[in-house]
Amino acid sequence: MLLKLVDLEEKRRDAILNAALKEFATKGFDEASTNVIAKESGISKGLMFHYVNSKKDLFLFLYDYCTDIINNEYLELMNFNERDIFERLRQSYLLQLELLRKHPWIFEFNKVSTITKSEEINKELEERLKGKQSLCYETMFDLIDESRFREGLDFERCKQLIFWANVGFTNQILEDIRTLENNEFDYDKIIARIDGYFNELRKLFYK
Amino acid sequence: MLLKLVDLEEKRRDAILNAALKEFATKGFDEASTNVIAKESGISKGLMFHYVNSKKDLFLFLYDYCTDIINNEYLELMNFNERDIFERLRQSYLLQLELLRKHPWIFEFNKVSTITKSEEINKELEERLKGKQSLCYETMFDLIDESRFREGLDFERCKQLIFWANVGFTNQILEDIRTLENNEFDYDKIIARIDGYFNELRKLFYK
DNA sequence: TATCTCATTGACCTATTTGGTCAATATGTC
DNA sequence: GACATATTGACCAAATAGGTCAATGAGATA
Repeated sequence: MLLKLVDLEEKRRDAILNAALKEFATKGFDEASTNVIAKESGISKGLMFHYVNSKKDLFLFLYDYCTDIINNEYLELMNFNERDIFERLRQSYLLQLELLRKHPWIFEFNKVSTITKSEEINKELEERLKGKQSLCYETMFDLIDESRFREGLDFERCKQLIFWANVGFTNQILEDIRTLENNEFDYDKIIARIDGYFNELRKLFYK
Repeated sequence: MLLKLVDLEEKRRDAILNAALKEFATKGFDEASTNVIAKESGISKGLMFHYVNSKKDLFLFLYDYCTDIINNEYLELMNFNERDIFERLRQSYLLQLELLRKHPWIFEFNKVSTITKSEEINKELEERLKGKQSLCYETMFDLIDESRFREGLDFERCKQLIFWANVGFTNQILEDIRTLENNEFDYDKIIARIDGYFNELRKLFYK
């Protein structure tokens, strides 16, 4: 369970975690390099392996760590009773932003971490996938209030368009967050931008 | 100039080209593996190197090959006098589709191929970048007819939203094209889908 | 059938990188 | 000074990198 890692002082632990998150998220398990992770963490390779045992253990630890965080600090807190799609999405943004501040690669890792050359890891992941609740297009766009939309629109296409607008917007924010090295990004400014876009979307789609 | 490759029978040449395109596009020059390219091309490594000389030569050949194609069969044919943004985008789709049929990774390669660890290649690319016309957000959304848009909309935000819708839609099409192995995708069906979306966009944004 | 030609293979080369270890050192505490 | 813990980087075997080349296959010519 990587106790040595868990008991580590927060700053260094997060440095390792985020470096690993980034490396795995961008290259996948097989192509990811522990050398890169160690270097990015700012510690020697020896020390890193002292904390994480092996590449495989680190990866699986990260997997559990991320699903836990996403479950507890995001999915659990989402209120899907909100039927206004833009309110629901806004809520989602606020929660995600909070996570991204600490772990800029957490969602990317969550997407990529599925298929591996290592049979051992594939098996472990398959095991953990059972009963895992995941956030997808379907849940996000399920049971939304259609009556607010303008007449004459194709509802399915509209949902798709709103979804794409969101993907684009999310990527823009992510890029912003990742480029600034200093941890303090302007939370309020981002939210203002988010509200600006939702305002525009309302004008477009709602009566 | 890789004469041996150019003089090759089309089927095999395209197999090599597309395998290389895909590998470079997904991993970048440094991480791309010639072993993978050879295997994906369906020929032995020895034969592949007989055709392409070296990894570097192959990459630079591909770079020129792609810019030529994109220039001659896309940018040159675009009519930027068309002021209706949706007509302009539709035009762009039709031209791109034609290219994608032959080379499913050409645009991805074009995006990724910029930064490398090899100083030699960086220099060559920098050289070729001078005076290269490229398709970007600015040119695509420049000088479009604003008067057709509904009143009260924020024009800049609208352009951004239309752009994101396009990125999303393009990716969906790309995914479709890449998953079907048989070369014959249903051109008319895709165009019908494209027109459906542009129709929806018109309803949303135009008076 | 024997010979010449050229396409094609895969074993092989060296150099680098891989995940991972460990004896040696730095650092701090009593 | 002695002890304990944190930390390093040289080192390992195994794998993989880009690239070569002697040996083979197949087809045409005679």
